[in-house]
Amino acid sequence: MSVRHAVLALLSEGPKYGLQLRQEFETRTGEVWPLNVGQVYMTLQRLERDGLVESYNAEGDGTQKPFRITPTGGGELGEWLRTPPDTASPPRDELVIKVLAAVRVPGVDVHDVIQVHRRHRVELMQRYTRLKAATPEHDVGLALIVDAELFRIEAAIRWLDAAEARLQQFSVATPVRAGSAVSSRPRRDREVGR
Amino acid sequence: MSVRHAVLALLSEGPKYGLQLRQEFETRTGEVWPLNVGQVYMTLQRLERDGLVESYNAEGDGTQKPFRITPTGGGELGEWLRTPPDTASPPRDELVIKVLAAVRVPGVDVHDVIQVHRRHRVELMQRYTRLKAATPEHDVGLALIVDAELFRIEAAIRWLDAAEARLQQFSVATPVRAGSAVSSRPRRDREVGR
DNA sequence: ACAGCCATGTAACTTGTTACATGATTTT
DNA sequence: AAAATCATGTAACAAGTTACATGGCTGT
Repeated sequence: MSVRHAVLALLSEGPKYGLQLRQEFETRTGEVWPLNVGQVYMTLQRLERDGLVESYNAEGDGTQKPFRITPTGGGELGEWLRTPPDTASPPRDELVIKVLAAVRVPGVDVHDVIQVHRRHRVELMQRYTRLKAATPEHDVGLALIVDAELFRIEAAIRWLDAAEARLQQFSVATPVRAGSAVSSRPRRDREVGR
Repeated sequence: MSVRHAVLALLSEGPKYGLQLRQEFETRTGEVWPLNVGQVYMTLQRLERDGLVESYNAEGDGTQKPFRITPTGGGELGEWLRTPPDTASPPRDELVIKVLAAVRVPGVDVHDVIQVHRRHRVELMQRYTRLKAATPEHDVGLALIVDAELFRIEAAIRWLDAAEARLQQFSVATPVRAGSAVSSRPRRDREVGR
């Protein structure tokens, strides 16, 4: 629901039309997050269907079809801004799944997999560090995005290291695990309590 | 594509049927990542359609319909494990988009928005810290997932702090920004170079 | 006239998600 | 016999993504 609300946010500053929305989005996100034009039109359709946005009769604007945000849309936007992500079930992290899978898939060395990903992240981090150095002072938007990427990548690297340590420690304790031993483990009723 | 490949990984250990796959997935991810059964069946259909998996005639298994991985599927899996995420365009981070949006949406205080999310993440972190303490030594899978969540949440908090600092610093330099000033900013041709 | 851009839009597809329907087997 | 559980499956939808089609306007 990111694009949907990003479009809504852009429209809260004033009426805009499709291509303009895409341009502004990409200008602000420094082309790190490209956005297909088609998706903007899809999003606008859905927003209009849901009454969060409306198109009005263009006066003089030849081919452009401007949209404006509705009061309902403004409400939605304000709520969305302060709504933290659904705490019940965090998104499945692909990197984590890969490592967990690598532990069990026969013929695959977890250590290898971890190191491959680690190397990649380190490279990525260097790229973004360079990009950060090249970001002009006044471009707060790009700076924030680059910061976010850097923090995320760093967290991934640290997790990979922690995972390796944990797995090494574990493999020492239990050198060889039987193939399907886990399926008999009783199903815990564990949850993230509040 | 997480579920798809997770199912493939589970099948690489040996043939399994639908419900079993769901059970094993949830057992291993400690119920932090619940998985709807229906999705398993959808995923199996799609995997079979793509030739990565096949169902074979059950001998004696009454209602169960086991699937096994094909050589093609094994290849796919091995590749996937070592494939880092698409470096060209990282996923749009919802939290980042919210903060960026909050900067410009009229009538919304960025500081407020940042603090709301910060508080939420701190709470979340406490929950997971508690969960971590309660995780038994031998459950490496759950431990890894909890670690990953903790690192991710910590990164988010640190980013929020960095964002606040950056925005404060910026707002001192340029107290009030004109509404649609940005749209006239020239489009940069910046990219994350290799 | 025609090439190229501006601008809008549609079609087809993927993954993910939920709610519901349907039998078969086991338990009470 | 009724209830619960096991097991499979379908329908409907949301969101995102890409490729393509269409039309108007501008400059050469």
